[in-house]
Amino acid sequence: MKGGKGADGTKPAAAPRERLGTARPRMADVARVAGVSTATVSRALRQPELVSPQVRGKIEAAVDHLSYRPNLMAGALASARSKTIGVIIPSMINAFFSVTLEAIEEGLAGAGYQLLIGNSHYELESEERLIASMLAWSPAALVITGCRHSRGAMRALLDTDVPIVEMWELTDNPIDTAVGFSQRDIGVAVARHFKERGARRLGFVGAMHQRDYRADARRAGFFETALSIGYEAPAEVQLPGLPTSVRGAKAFAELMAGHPDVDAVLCTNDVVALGALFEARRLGWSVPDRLKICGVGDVDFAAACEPGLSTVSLPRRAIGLKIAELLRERIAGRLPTGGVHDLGFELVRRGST
Amino acid sequence: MKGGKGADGTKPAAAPRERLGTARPRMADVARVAGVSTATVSRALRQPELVSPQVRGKIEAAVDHLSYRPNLMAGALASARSKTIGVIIPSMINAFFSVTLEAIEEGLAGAGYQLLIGNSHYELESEERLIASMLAWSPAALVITGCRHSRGAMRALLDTDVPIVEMWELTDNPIDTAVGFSQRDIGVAVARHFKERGARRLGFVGAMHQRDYRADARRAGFFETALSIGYEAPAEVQLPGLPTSVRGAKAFAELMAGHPDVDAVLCTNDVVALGALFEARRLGWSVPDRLKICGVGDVDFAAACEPGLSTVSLPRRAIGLKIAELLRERIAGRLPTGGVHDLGFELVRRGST
DNA sequence: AACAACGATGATAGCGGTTACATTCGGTCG
DNA sequence: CGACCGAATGTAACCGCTATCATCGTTGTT
Repeated sequence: MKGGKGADGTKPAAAPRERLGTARPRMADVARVAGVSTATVSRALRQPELVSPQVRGKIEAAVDHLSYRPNLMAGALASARSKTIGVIIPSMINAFFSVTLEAIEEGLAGAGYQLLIGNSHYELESEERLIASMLAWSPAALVITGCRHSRGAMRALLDTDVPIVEMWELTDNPIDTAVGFSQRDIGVAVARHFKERGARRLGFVGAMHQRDYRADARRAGFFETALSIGYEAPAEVQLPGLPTSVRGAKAFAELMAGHPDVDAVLCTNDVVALGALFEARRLGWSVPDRLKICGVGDVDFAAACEPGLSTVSLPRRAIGLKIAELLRERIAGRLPTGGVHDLGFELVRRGST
Repeated sequence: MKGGKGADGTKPAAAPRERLGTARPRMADVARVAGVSTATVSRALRQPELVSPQVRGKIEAAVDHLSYRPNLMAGALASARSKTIGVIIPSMINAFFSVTLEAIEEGLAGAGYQLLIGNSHYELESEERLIASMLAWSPAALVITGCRHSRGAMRALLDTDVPIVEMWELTDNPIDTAVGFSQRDIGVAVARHFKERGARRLGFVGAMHQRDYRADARRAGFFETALSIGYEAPAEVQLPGLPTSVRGAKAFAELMAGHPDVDAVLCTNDVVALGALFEARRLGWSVPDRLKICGVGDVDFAAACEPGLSTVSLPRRAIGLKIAELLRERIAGRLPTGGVHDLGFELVRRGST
């Protein structure tokens, strides 16, 4: 069933409204109107306490009479600093990063910062390009996802004075500041949890196809721990594309068809786990009695499922808020040096395990 | 169960790596090394065909010897145009806008554009502030969500030469260019669909709390059409907060408790619908026989549900790609004028209706 | 051979602010 | 009462790059 006007119902008839086109006023205009020099206007705008109240009044009047807006680019160029923060994430669709992004924005927007956002598509080369072009804007700080970078990216990052924050991961050797949690330990925690819940044979539905090495770290933690606590190597199926529910369902079906003895499955994230949960119902595996399912992420619907989806809650929002806090401190001149901030994670048990 | 290092395991011991701090080379340095003037370097970088091959070679050598990166801010200031595109969305968490954002990025990143992203939190005043500060960067274009703006925002938008794109909605009177679909018609289409499927009494789970007037438009279309095709006014429950699955489940339960005769429910989006679907199962309403449920958005898991969730597929990605295309044309000088682009939507029937 | 046309390059004035330094001026102090 | 001081403001040199226009060989034309 089709709605709307169709694939592309351009309506050329609709004449766009008339645009004005008045030249934007410059600081010199404000200065002229207020009868002072541009230096004074500049001061009145950035350090009002240096300007006498009367003059400041005249300038303010001129500013809103002309509805003057400073050209941030000129200001940034002249002062060699801008109120821009570059953020590079591996995917804009992934709800995890979106939440972090929103938190960064919330924590910094009040201070007048703008976010310059780049999408690396999980590619290191792409990240390198983004880093280069973001640094070319001399941002107040640069936030990047992960602690693994290409050689060129490393060079650029070490060579700049811009504060760098690496997020969503930890390292002993941060470029500057790192805010995240241990991906590997998630796998460890889930393997142990399955043991506690009495599972006999573990399974894993992953998405190696992506260059998402963070997911690999989780998998590695899961496998190593499984072996070390007496399991045989978990049965495993990799998704053939992006981790969606539909593909998760399929991969899960495949896993169980090949290894019917599996009774506890870790899915690489909640979206995939949701697909598995539905598929389990469809195929008649009872959850959690015959089969336990665990996701990663604790997205909204995990709590609404029937049964509720056990999952690992990640500090998505906390990461963003922490970064904002650190950056505010940092830019204000306090806290000159970086560090590693482990925000932890939490395994949330619900009905599915 | 708690993992990771806890709430804030800062590890101050980890000494950040040594930063270099070499002053970034300027174009003048490149010129000196290559033995030419800055003008020639500038040309070699932006219009290589104007420079002789030998000189170009020397300049390229100098560029990567010094690993020179042009200062985009200076360039943008001098040329009065920047390779930046401002995008304002009402929420970063909402997967709909993220997909559009990613599509815009994909369509434009190749051409060297950066996205400056702002979050209006569904607030018109916030949008106005964002518009002002984005225009202060003289972006190559500004993309905003919706066609409704505050007076101040309107003034700013009409007063600038920056191309403006309004998205996710249509209007007869665009500021410049609009790319979207009719929100109202979605409500119309779903009401008709319920009629076709033989529903007797309609219901609606919405989220009026948000300043999301687009959702209101859908609701209005649904209610008006319901009445006009012979239904009584749909029973309705509003979510008490952000539209999540958990709240969707609760609101749905409330709706059915108050109006047990309802046999077809439109949920304001798929996340809410998913909650309703689970709750229906929990409460023992059989879907779709006794009760039909329809969402909006066609997010990934809608197809993976059991039964599959009927929903309205929105051109989330198409909007972004279309915008990128229009902007490329526009900036290249072709296509001087805007217009309204209706990308339509599609009602996808699955098992839940 | 003289001259026009052209391609390649250099000199330089901005772009719209910021900021170090100079200037002005009323008040304070020895 | 003159030197000195600090607050308030002006002057002007940038920030790093772009773009206009002038300059200077070369090649082509008649």
